[in-house]
Amino acid sequence: MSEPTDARPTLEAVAARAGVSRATVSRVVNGSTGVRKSLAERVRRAVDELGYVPNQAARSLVTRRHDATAVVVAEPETRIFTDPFFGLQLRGISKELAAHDSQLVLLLTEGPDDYARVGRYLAGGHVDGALAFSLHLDDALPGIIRAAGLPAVFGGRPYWSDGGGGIPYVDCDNHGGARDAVRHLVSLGRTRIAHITGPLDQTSAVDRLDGYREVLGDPDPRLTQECDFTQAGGERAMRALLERCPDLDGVFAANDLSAAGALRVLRERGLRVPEDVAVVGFDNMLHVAEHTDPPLTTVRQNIEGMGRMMVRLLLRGQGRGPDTGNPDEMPGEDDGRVVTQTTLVRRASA
Amino acid sequence: MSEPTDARPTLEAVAARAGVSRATVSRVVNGSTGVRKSLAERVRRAVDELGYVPNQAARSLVTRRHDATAVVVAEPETRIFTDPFFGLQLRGISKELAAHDSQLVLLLTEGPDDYARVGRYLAGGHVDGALAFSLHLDDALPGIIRAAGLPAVFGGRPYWSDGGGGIPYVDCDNHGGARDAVRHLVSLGRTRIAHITGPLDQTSAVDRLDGYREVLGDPDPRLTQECDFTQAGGERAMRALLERCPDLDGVFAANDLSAAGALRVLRERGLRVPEDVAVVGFDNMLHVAEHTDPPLTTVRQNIEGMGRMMVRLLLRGQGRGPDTGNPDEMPGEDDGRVVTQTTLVRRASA
DNA sequence: GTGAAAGCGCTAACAG
DNA sequence: CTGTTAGCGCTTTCAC
Repeated sequence: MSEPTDARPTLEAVAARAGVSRATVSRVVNGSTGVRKSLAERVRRAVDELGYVPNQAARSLVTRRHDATAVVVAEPETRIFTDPFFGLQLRGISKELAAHDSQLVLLLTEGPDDYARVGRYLAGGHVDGALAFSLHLDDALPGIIRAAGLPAVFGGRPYWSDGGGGIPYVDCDNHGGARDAVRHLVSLGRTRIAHITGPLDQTSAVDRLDGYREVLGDPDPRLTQECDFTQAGGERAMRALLERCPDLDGVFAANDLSAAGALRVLRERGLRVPEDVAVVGFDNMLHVAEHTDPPLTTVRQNIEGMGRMMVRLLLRGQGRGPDTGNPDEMPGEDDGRVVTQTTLVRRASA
Repeated sequence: MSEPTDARPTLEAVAARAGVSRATVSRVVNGSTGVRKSLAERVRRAVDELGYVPNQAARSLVTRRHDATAVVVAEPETRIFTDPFFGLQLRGISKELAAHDSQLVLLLTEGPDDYARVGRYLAGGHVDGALAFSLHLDDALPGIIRAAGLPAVFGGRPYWSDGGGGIPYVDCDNHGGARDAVRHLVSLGRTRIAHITGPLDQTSAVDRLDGYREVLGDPDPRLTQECDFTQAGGERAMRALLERCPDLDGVFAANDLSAAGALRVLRERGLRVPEDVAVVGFDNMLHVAEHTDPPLTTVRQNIEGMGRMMVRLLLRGQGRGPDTGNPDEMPGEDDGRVVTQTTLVRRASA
């Protein structure tokens, strides 16, 4: 409690107090071996007494490390905090970063204007790497990140990754999950199965649509309605579908939020779920799927786990592999692309 | 596209290319006046050609500025991304920071373990100031922030602020809003009005409870049920209240989420809203209040605006007042404490 | 093992 | 107006 007025103590001050050189203090602070025990102890005490905390700017200047990782969200902020998906993924990321002592720096963008600022930040040497989510077609972000010269990992397969240059990403098996969902509806004897899609400028939505089509062969196009992953959108889509195809008896919605919207409209119209119309969602967002009426059958993906994997992939790219002696590979991995499994979770809606 | 392999160009390189000194380049880059136009132009061209971006670590080392602001959220991450309240506030913060070219650095904490890391980060000289939310009684965060020697602003009145040392904060008029809500129920002729509270270790919840009590004088204590601001909690609370007081005819819930839970239980029990039981919430979370059945009468607060004010207050504390020539004061302000107005929004539930 | 010295890339006096 | 100079606080060879 006897800190000098305001100025933070420097290495110099600690060194003076401990009666050693700056170099020695630095060694102790950075956990280097090869310092006599007694000295190390003296230094540590001085550090405590002075309340010394290393100045990161000075440290980064020489080490070129920042112990911080940027997470760039190229999504209107409203959606980030409205769709629990982001929260869960971010949570996984946050935990894994914490475990590696890297600070999470969340960069919110709400439009191209913000990209310049983000670009400056990324290129300005604040972070060791970047994670980015839910990119849309033609998104400028990958270019910006590349220009910043940072290692990066994407959440969700980017559009160009097939052609493009080996950008690592983590995604779930959207195609397979959708297939399972639709097959389940088929196994229930449904024959007029509609699909409420996500925004088709994202690969996750496209892949789910593909899975739907694969099972059904060449479904009536009027049974497919594009939507935007929101509940309100799901309501609109369901209304449109019922208008066009009053005889439908099954719905596969591309995420739980839009499925919840669909359920709502179905009930509003007096249609029973699952008797009249069976509904399956995607994501297994617990707060949604368990509380809809009836509870939602859906496809689970390990969202938090995907977040963690993004971090591991990124750190590996920085040469900071897992601390454990594990083999340097993760399940579902293929050359920097990690695709995780999905499983169908049966509840009452189908 | 002709960047040297990997190493980022430095001021030195730009200076060499432009045939001037580092100082001059620095002046141009930092928008200083007093550089001959022709030279400035040469420098700018060199900057572009080399793709130069200033190294922030080096800059911070001397300026002691970081152009970044930490937002510390001392709340289980799940709630941040589940309760739209945070999202909105963060959005206001994000926009206002962007307008002042300060980067938002979001620090998530999920327990005391994380506090040490956050403390190190804050004290490590990464940010110019800190914003913190929804502190609970005896939270260690304020101490940590103070120890880091950073200017800070809190969202929501902290517990100790009355006694404590002039910590600026932004809050809405919880007491007045609650009063209006309950008065409205009274004006509807309700006589057995229950209250579902928030977590009583937060001042917002306490103030709303006080407002409720003020209007009702000395209400039957069995009509008050403590809750946690979640929908599931609201359901539980409503069940408990109905158990104890089947004759209740009005409910004031401390936030919209718990009101939504209450509505759900009411409907489940076959009670009509508002005929049998009138319900009022708090927050005016549009995604909730407009979509409940029936739509929720509630108390609006300008959440996004509060976020913005937190930033303004903080920047002012850093001597970076508003760029405009406005008088340096904001509405509802009293010595660093800003309390914003609330208004009742009538919908169908009461 | 420990200390002395040389920068990391930038800004901010201070001269000119 | 522009260049020279001196550090910001830290890590890191390199001698001792």
